[in-house]
Amino acid sequence: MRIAVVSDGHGGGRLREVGSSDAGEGSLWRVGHLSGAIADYEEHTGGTARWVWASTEELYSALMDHSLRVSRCHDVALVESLLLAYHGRCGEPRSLGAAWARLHGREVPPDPGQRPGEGAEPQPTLFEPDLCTVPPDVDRLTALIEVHADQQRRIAELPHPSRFALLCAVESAGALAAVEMAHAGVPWRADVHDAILTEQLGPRPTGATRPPVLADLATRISAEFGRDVNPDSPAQLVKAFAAIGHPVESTRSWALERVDHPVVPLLLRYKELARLHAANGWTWLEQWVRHGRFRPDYIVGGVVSGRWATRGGGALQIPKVVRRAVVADPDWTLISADAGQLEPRILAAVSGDTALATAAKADDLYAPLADAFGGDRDRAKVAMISAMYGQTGGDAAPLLRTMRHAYPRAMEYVDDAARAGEEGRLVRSWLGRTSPPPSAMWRRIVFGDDVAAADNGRERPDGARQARSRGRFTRNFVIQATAAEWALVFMAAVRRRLTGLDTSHGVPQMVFFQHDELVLHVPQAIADSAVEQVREAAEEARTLVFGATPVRFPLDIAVVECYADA
DNA sequence: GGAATTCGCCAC
DNA sequence: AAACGTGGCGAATTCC
Repeated sequence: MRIAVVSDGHGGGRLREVGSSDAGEGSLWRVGHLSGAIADYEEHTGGTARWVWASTEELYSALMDHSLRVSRCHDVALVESLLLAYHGRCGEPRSLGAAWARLHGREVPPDPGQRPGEGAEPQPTLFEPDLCTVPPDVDRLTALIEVHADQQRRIAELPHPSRFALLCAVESAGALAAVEMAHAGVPWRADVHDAILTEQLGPRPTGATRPPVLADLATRISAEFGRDVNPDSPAQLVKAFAAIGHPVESTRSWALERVDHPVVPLLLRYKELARLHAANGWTWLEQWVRHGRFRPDYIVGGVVSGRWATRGGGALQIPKVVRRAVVADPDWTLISADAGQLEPRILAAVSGDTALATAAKADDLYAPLADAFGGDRDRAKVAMISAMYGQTGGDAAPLLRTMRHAYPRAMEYVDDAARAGEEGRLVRSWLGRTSPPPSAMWRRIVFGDDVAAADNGRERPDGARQARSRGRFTRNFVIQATAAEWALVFMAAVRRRLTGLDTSHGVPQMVFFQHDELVLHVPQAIADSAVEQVREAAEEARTLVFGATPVRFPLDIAVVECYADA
């Protein structure tokens, strides 16, 4: 059962059943309290309804404030984005209004928040922006139902409609989870975080001065150089190193490590601490942690590969040192579930390479792989990563030859993807997420004649180099994007299974999602059953995505009080 | 003086 | 040991 829903912006809204087997549409309901109506219906149907709406981020966030939870949805904007990308139109406007305009041959409005383009008037600030961009003379519910029907039709026409439908379902489920996780927040002990900062940097300075430890290091660094140097400035550092007779090509840590001079350890320490202070220092703490929770703002499908991005807060780059501040509430526990060696396992599954699939039955995939590399597990790992990322330099070449010999079909799979990229073609994940096409500039550089290529840019762009670079991108895309969708299916399965758990000690929640890792915050009393559900969810994801593959996707699961111990 | 770019490090 | 994919983000620097 699918029900299209639009909000009236004042807590109420309109709903209509769509696509029921009776043919034709159900009756229209007009409700004063949308969240109440949806909650009633969820309960009445046992969570089998799928809510069709313009944008989960917009509508579900508002509904979450009334502590509503829905099981399933169809996010028109996210699905539109997937469909556009499938047909090589990645990045075109995807809002309900844009999809409706395309359907009716009208002028397509840009997505809200997107740059309106040069010369356009800045957005008036007197009114709330119309996030769905349906023209005022068009009924939004009607537009929603039309676009949804059109999307269903477009999905049905694809070569693998059920795979793509699964992708749409889990992308939408991800959107629900992202809103719920932002609502729940990661349990965060500001006092512990502050203690870490004080321990590392010294007492918090007042005003904009450097913390004591950084200030001291900066002074000693300048003393070593024999002149005033701002260690935050790469340009000043390069000059300073040249002046003391140790020229460096850059000030990256690995380049400095090769310089034998007493200033180097000071500088490396400074860089490490300065990073902590700038990225996850007291300013971050004040800005992002409230009432014991860190609430990241996820962007579902924000990365071309289908991984999530975040808006501010750097939730996907929380450094190891500050994870000590992530602590479960009293009588609660954190469950971290990490899909180990996910990408090589994905390669084994999608390529159908029987030798690699056999290796992927092991808990440590690289252990059986090592046999092909004279028992050297490290070399096997480098070889696999080189195959998936397209590394050719260093000592990758002989390793890749061995890979081609031992796992020909797997190598063929990534090599095909790389060739497609080099030729400017699109590549797709297992469920149908599609790479963006190469830019017009890329086409000019790679396919255009030399005069045109030499035309733009002071340095002559090298067509072959650009082509190889895109080949590396598409080579990796087919793996990373499929890994991302396995993780989404897994997350959607966990999310659904959590609702079946005992809530008498409190409601278990997903609180963090990072590419191939999921963190739950659950009452200690139900930790064991939660772990069991997580394991079954991974098994469910494997079957849903790949059917009867022999490849295993083992989880590293840690039940911990503190995230740093995971 | 604000916007865009560069550099460098963090995560996976 | 270092050039191999996806990103976010902050400070310095450069552009306009």
